[in-house]
Amino acid sequence: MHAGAPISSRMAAQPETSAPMTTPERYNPRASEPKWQRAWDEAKLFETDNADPRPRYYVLEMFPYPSGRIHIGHTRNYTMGDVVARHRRAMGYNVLHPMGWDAFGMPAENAAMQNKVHPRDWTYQNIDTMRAQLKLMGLSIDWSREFATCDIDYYHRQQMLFVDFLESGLVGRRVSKVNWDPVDQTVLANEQVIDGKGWRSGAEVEQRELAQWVFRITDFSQDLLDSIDNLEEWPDKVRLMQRNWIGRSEGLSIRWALTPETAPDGETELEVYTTRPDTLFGASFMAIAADHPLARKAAGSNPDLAAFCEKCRRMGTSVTALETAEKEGFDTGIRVRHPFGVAWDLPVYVANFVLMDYGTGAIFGCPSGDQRDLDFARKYGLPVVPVVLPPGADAASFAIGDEAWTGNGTMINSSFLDGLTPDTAFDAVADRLESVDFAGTPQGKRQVQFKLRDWGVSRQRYWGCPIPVIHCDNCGLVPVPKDQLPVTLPDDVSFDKPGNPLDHHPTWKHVDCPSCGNAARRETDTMDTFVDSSWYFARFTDPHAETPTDPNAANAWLPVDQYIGGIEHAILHLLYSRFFARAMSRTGHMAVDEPFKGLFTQGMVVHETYRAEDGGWLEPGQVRIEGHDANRKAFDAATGAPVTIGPLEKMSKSKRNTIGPEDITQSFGADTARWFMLSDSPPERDVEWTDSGAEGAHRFIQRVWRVVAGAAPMIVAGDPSDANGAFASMRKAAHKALKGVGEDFERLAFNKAIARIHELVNAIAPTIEKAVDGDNQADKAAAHEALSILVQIMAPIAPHLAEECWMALGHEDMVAQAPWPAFDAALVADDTIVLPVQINGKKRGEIEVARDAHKDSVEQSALALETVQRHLDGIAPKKVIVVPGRIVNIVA
RNA sequence: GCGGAUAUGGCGGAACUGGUAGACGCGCUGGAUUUAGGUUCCAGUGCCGCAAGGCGUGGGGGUUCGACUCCCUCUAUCCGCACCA
Repeated sequence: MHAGAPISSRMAAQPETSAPMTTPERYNPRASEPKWQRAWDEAKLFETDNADPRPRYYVLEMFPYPSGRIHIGHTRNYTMGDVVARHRRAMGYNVLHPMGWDAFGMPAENAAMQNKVHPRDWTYQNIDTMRAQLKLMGLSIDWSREFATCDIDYYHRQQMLFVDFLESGLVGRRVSKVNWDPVDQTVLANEQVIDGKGWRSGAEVEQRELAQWVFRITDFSQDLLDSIDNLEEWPDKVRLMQRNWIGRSEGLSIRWALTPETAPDGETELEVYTTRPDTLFGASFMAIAADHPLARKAAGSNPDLAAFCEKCRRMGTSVTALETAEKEGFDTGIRVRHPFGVAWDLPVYVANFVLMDYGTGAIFGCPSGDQRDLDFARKYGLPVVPVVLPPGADAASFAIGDEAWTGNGTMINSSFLDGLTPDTAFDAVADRLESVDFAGTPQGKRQVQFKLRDWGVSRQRYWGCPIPVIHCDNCGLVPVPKDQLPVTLPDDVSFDKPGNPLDHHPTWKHVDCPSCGNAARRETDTMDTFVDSSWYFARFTDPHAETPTDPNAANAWLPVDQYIGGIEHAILHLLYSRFFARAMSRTGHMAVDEPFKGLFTQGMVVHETYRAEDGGWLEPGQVRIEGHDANRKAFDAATGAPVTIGPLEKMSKSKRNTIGPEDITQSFGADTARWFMLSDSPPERDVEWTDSGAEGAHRFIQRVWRVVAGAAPMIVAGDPSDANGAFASMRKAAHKALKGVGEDFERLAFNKAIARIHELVNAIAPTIEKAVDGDNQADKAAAHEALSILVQIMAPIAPHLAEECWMALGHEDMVAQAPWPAFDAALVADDTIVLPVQINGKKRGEIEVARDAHKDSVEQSALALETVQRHLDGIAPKKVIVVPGRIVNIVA
């Protein structure tokens, strides 16, 4: 990447004469950008006053994890928010646009182990580096509200929330499974389990059951689901993903009798949950989870089964691992009786795809109606009885091949259900089983089930928010009284020993019980880092409050008007935040149930990857590229050795394909980076960072400066209303762009705004030159007006350049303080429109007609076209379709 | 495996509610200016064809006067799956 030619700093000083346009010096971002950033700071333009009475607008981007260095992948997201913030500010809103750090988490502990750095030092150093990098971008952020979630001030308030939640019954204890590394003696995250082995030790991972803290998010399942309907400013795909995640289903729980001779001692029944009771007559086996009580009991007397269950457990705790593994089962030898007295008894298998966490941990398998069950049945030679006949199929010959039939149809082979639809069969089965007495209670029960599980927040790690609870042998679980908070993390910890440093710290966990005064132990689990990010948006509304929030401030600002972040957070982070808003409302910290009114999920910045012959990754700066397109070749810039150009990937430290903001600001400037990242690709899509694209953006920045600075000394503000001809057209172009760009910003269509600004500059540049060369005051006023509009609509994207241009045009104050101009409705409307004329759906010509022209006259002018006459060749058209204001189509 | 998305020139993409496919930018080609080069300016640029014209939005099928847009189906790529953040 090369910089523009060396540049001397340019400031005002232009000739005062009405000479032809001179060529101004190049715009120098290295001088201008720091200058304007200082000016904004000194004027405190972006510090938000909670007492400001104007209408409020809260724009927030998902805060970053301080991993080390910011790359422009991060900054695209912040630039989008910044454009919104600057635009809303110009529109007269009191804008809140804060920034902070999602600062707890595993990487800090990994760094501690690898590099012998304290997680706290590593984290705060990274924050300092990244803050400095971010500031280069000229973002309009209220830095006075900055915090990191690892600040004691922040996690102190998080502990207050935890205690409140605990006392309100929103927190529970539950035994759940964790990945246990027997060599490192530690709990592993799913990402630390690779092919069932610990990432560091390589040991086979075991499952362990631990008593864990959970937030009772499932208490809100129905509300979280129903309220999605009201999140109208969220992308539909995210709403759909949340609905699917919550996973409400209506089904039937059915208790099956075990045949006494096969049942383990004391067991008489197996309860399953099904959403397809209509397929009951197609059932050919039962499948239970390896951890199902029945499986455990059966395994007790069957070593082979016990080994199979153990194998299932070693797959780890992640659903992905369970469900992508090949379907396997093991016959327990247990048999069940069909509730409707079908002649055969069904086998009970332990299956590796049945989850203990969902429903009852047991299913009945109907191979003809479920692909997974069919695969399983084929593998173990179980019967496949079709029970739903697809529409149009022949009952006598219909058979299931390799594909199950999950669709609608008519019930067959199903006794009293035959001839019904699956829907009515569902009710028939449910009604009948609800009335059958089975050991004193109905054998079947209609049930609503959610896939959503309670949120386990316990982590056996150091670098997180300590859970403020004390275990006392006398009193049980005792929350730390609020006046004894915060429970701070000890500094003197070592990461040399395996396990949780809080647990093996010599003194930290030993405390007296706040209730009875006897010796007791602190909880050594810390909270999931998702907790930290589930309420930071509320803390920003008053980041220095003694309590977690000032409810007045939180209620005034929330919900966030526009939240911007990656699609990868579409489910968990957003769902947890929605839960927190409800929990905080219930505990009096605010009165807003939905945290985010508008949501936008932006794409990532991707870059090519480069690999040396030895397989090592190279940074873009270390690579020299030759040739174009298919002939592009890469070489190691230092050695000249050939380098393989790899696919586009999300910028990441590990692939070394990152571009830092300083790489750009030192050459092209922040405005170029901001401009480029919002050009071309729609914001929800990924954008590829390319040097040529950045150069193109930079050329445009320089072009605007040339046009504005070249004309500025020769034009002044005035009354442009008498401008004629090209000058009047220029005014129309400017006002249309003003209207369009404003709308684009509100829809976050930054790429379209940029295209529109390009079009405006292309359209007006020659006319500006004419106005400068001429001596008509109205024309010069029109030029001044057009350029001022251009600068203002660019300002949210390229704020530094805009300030420089604004000053050149002779405006007082800064463009960052200027109100958004109103467009002139009369200049935006056109009297005539161009209508395309099609013949048989193919465009053959166009006609210009009055905007409100009558259908008949439009039809006549279309038929009069020479091309139309030629195509019709004297034959009358079959039909003429005139869509007013849109199109004419002639069917020949 | 389940859930969600995406696919348009050489490249990134535009096309609002079914109505001119390729806006805008990159790249490329030619020309002008200046220079040692870059810069800047003008013109051209979906494909085939001298032209008339024909063909074109991942593949196949359908609905419609008209389909990038709606329906069915197939393929490829990406995101999430509860302890990565």
